[in-house]
Amino acid sequence: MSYDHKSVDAKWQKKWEDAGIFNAETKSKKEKFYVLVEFPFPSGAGLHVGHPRSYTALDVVARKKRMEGKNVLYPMGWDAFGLPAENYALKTGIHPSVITKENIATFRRQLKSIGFSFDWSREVDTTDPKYYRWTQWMFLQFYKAGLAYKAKAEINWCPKDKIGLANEEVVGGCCERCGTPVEKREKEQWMIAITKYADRLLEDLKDVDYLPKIKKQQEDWIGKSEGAEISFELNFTHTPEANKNRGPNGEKAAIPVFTTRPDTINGATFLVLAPEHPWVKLAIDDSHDVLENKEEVRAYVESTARKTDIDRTNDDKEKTGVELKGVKAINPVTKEEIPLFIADYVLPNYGTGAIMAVPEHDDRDRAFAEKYQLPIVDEPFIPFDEAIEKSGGKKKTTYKLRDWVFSRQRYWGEPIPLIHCEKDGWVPVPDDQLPVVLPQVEKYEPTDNGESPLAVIHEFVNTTCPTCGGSAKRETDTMPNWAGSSWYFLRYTDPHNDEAFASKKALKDWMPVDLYNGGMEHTTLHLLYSRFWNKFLFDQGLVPTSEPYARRHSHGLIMAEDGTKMSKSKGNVVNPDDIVQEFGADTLRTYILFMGPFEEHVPWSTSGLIGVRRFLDKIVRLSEVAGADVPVGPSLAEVEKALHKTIKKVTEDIEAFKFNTAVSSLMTFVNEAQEKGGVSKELFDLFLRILVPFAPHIANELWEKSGNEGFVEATEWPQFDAKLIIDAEATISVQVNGKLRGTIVVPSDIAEAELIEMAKNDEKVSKFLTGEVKKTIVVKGKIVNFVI
RNA sequence: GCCACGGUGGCGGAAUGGUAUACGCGACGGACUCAAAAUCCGUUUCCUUCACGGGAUUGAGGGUUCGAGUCCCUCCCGUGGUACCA
Repeated sequence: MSYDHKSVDAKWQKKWEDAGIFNAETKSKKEKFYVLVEFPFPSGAGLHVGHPRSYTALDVVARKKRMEGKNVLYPMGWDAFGLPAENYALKTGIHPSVITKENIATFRRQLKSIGFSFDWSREVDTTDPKYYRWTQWMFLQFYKAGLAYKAKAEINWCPKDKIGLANEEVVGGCCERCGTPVEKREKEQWMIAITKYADRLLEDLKDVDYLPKIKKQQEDWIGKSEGAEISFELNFTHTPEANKNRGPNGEKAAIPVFTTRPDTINGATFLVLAPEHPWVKLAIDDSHDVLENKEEVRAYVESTARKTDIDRTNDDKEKTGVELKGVKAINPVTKEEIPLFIADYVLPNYGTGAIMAVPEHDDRDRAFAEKYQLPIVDEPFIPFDEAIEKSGGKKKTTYKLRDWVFSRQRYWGEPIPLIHCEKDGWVPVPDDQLPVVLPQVEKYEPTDNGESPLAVIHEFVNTTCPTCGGSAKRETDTMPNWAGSSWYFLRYTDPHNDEAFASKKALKDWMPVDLYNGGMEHTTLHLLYSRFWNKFLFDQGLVPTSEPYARRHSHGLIMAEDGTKMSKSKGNVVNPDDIVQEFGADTLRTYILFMGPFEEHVPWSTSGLIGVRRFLDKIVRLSEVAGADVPVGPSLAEVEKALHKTIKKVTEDIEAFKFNTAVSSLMTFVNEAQEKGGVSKELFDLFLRILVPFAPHIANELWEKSGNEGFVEATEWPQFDAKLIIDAEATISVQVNGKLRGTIVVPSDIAEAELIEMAKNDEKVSKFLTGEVKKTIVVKGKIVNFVI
């Protein structure tokens, strides 16, 4: 290795820090540019080699934008609430805040060792009471606007451990800790009405520059569909007297269904209800004994409660269901009596939780009909609107998107700042009493009745009502970890503000985020939640833009060398520390960008990494011959031309997120410069200015060695000279019937007729021109194709 | 099942509908060296041929086009997401 990366890395990292050159300017005439990467959860395992992929790529963008004269904000922080810290506390008894602080220190040290140009003066930490004070305050704005409400929601319940479980803690339908099959249980939870924003979250995707696949996934998740709600009247055949007086006005019992295909109603030969449908519960409990097979129905409902969603949603598994005997439904158009079923392939929380089954036109309905020998009829469609009218239905739009369950019965999260008073109901904690700080607890497990660990801290729970002053109890649920990450990009604009989550001016100066990068796995949760959160604050007049992110990109995973996911259990995790130690930060950075297309999963390769280190060493050797002893002549002119082509390519590739080909074009230039016998100091310095975003340490070191003052970062991003990159000659491939038969080198400005003549006369080509030339296609600068 | 993305040399990959395999890795040969490492020079998709050359080739099969890795259709395989969304 031709340079000592350890001393070079440390030297420039210290110089950058001392000079503070990466700190965003608060007062600046420059145009702003806000670059954001998803902030990490500081896990105990330390930085994973996958983390720097996103950070390096956006570091390149941030560094280039600064050199282009922009006032760049590129911040970093910690999304530090969450289960892993809590589970660690459960195991060791060490308070989550202690371990979180240690983990953050490790992450910070590791990130600094890679030389990212973060503005470290703006670090945020979601678990800092000064931060979550505002998370709580924002929750109260949702509450005051009527968007936060309490409702029953299903949770995973381990009957042995007597605790609620996160989805992640349910493995194969069983409790991760004890292996007991998990049940579903209803619990009152705080919900936030994100569905009220469904239409806007969908519509406003038009105004943002997200990768198409990201938009598509959000659209599918929101899942708007337009159809109709149609009621099917019931006829109780087992207990005909039950047909009377079912409703307050004596109306008959009916089941509303949602369908996107009302036009197929003639073919609806049965109804299917979700086992959780409220009517099913009523029928089981009904005093009239409307069901003939009550016990069978009850047993099926109970078996559904034990099924995981994966089981229910797997189409490869055979469909199951139970007929509701003693009840028939009337098809409102055909007037025919049709049977009713409950089946777990119908879900309770979409549409009305009941469907009209049209086996002729729906594969799932067909499979069910075939199994239970139900009629499959091919009736003619009726026009959409006519079908709705004839059936007495109404048009209805539904969404897949559901309201956001915002409660967790967990310790390591922001306490929900509400107080319950017998007299006044739910009362918000007054602003001047925020934050509601997490109290110290002895044990971190949820209580065995499913309440949060905070529920047993009497000093915390018992308080006074802010309205009436009487005794009252605090809410003990905490927020999900999506809460703090829903607005962190706002805090970065003004992270030390004690008067507001950020000043109006800072928000106006910096928002929206110009470029945001993160993983595809966050597309439907974090990305959608934070868009919603920002839109709500916008409606409250608290933030200046309706959309938080102008442009969104995503990165692929870095896999292990064998192409599988890196995981601690497999022992194939690459630690960035080891790479920085052995090969240097610049090698790690440049290799991560070079290894493959940014958006795709790529396996790690140590030999590929070594190849990149060789490239950097080659630059160092080139620097040793750069200067006076390089003869100014034709070869130097060619090197200059190659450099300007490289400037163009690197500039364009960074904008297009094609970092891998940007690096390869830098390599091509270095190879060519070496082949041509070296470069002048002037050209080498120019080269360092396009190298610096990728390999900032060595670029600065060589810049200094070359006799320059200051940082490379202080120079402007180079412009290529358009005149210099024009080629005098072009290599034209000559085809006969689309098959390559020869190549000719011609002057770039050759006339077409002359070109065709030359192509025809090329000896390799002419022997294939055996017939009459029917057509000649010329693509300027590239192809001549003779069709014979 | 559904949705999204992907499938190109020995490997990672490149390629606005226009010379497929850039760049890197690996391998082979050579120079330097007592030797090795490092470095430098060269070869390296496959088949065929002493060679010149010829033929084939981007998961499979069709199609559109003067021309397809790229666009369209039907499949196969892999990865990720998933709430059977009616």
